Amino acid sequence: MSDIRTRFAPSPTGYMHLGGLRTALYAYLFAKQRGGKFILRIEDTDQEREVPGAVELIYEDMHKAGLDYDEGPDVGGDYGPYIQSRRKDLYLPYAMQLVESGAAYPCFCTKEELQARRDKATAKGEQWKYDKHCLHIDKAEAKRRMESGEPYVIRQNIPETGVASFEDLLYGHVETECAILDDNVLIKQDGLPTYNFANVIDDHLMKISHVIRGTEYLSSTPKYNLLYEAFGWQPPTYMHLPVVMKDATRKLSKRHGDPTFEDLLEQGYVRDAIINFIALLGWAPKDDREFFTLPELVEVFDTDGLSKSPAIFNTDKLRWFNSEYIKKMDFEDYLKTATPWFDKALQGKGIDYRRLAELMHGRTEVFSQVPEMVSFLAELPDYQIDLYSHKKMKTDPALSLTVLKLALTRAAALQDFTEDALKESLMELAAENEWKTGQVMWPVRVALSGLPSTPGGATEIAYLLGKDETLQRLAIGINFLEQFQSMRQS
RNA sequence: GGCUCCAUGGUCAAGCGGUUAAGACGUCGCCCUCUCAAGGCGAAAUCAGGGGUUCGAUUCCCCUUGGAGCUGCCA
Repeated sequence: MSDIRTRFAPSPTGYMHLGGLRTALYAYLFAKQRGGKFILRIEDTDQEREVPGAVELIYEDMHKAGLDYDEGPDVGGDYGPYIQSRRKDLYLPYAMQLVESGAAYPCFCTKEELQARRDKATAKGEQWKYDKHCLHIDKAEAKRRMESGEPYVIRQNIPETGVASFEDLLYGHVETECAILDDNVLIKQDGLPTYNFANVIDDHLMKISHVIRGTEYLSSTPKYNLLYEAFGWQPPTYMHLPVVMKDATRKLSKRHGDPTFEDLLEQGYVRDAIINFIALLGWAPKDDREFFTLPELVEVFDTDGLSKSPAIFNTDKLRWFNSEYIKKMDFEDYLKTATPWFDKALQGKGIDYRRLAELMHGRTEVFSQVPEMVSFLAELPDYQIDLYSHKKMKTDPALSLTVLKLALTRAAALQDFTEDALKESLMELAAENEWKTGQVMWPVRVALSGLPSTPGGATEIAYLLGKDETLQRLAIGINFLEQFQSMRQS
């Protein structure tokens, strides 16, 4: 067993973001590929943002995504608890250790005072940064005030000179002047740590070897390394991942109505297609291959295929992946998955789902579009006369009327109302009158569906509709065309 | 504003000093076809701009421009 340990550390604030899912996926792949462990840790130190039920949702989404973790709140492990709020008492002693060594200090400034100073600075167009005001309080005095119960926070004491830096697996050397770094709060007034502190403590305690997370932490990571140094700990290897964008300037966010992993699943995207697509959003394999299952990704994933620039979440490509995955689905699976979607439009209509599924299998991009595609079977949509005119099929309303009348007679005469029998009969009709196949099939299909395109041709639709409904719709078509003709004459 | 990072077609991207600058999605055209898809074939479309370095820059360096992230007692 290798010592590689990666983690995914989401905050329980709602559904799984696609960007988060991708980060989790890469962290998972990285660990699994090297025989390491993948850990789930819940970062809920901000009680105000906590959304009820969100923690369970994370477990569920990870499970649905197939990203099984070796350690986590619900599966246990040797380094628990894996929920930060359950570890709350463990952070303060570490912070005090830093206070002792001078790498941190208590601060008694209130939020209001801070805000006032911040506002004043911004009003003057100045850059706000905490002025280390409380660093200069006498140590004994500070201790007395802390013990007296006066509210305080603990701040990181960042050196005023020098540089802080780290090596990123993707971005290389990143460094910042300490002089421009702010003295972050490590322990909040409520006694809970901030992310800035908790992530360092927990990653160390949980023996995380590789911290894989979004670029939003890239610029604060030098500060974290200062903390590792102050503790005398070995920092982990970092790898930051670019953001997933909605378009060139906006990142994907739930607030703007962009879909979450959960949403995509509900819309009828299949899990493997989503994972496959997400994997390729910011990473490319060495060759041209683009279909990968999760285990295959574990095999071939490599960090130098990673991209440094943000990628736009492109739904077209996802749809394509999805349709490919659907086509590859076993037919019985397809039928089973499609059935509830068929029901939405056709419940109780007595349609042969099996035959419908055969017709739809290769035409389904996303399951949510299925009801709309088949609803014409339940009810004939209103349509315009020009549907009967089709240049390529060489048809027009007049010819359509003739064809429909003859087709109705033939259909009515069929004892055995099968696709083959109907097709044979209609082809015969075309041949007898020296019409092209399309000149017969087009008007029939239009009369039966009222649509410019359908999943299946005229005879297939006729079969699904059944003899009675077929004859009825043919009659409606004839009636419609006759009315049109008499209107034109008058 | 400051700091950090990024920059190849519409999108995802390969490329890692010398290439006709891959491939995929999407778009368009043709074929196939009882419609539409699917499938087959083909096409259009990219190195942000300017300086260097070099015999030679998409590739290395700098600047500009554009974009992103951070700048919270949020993560």
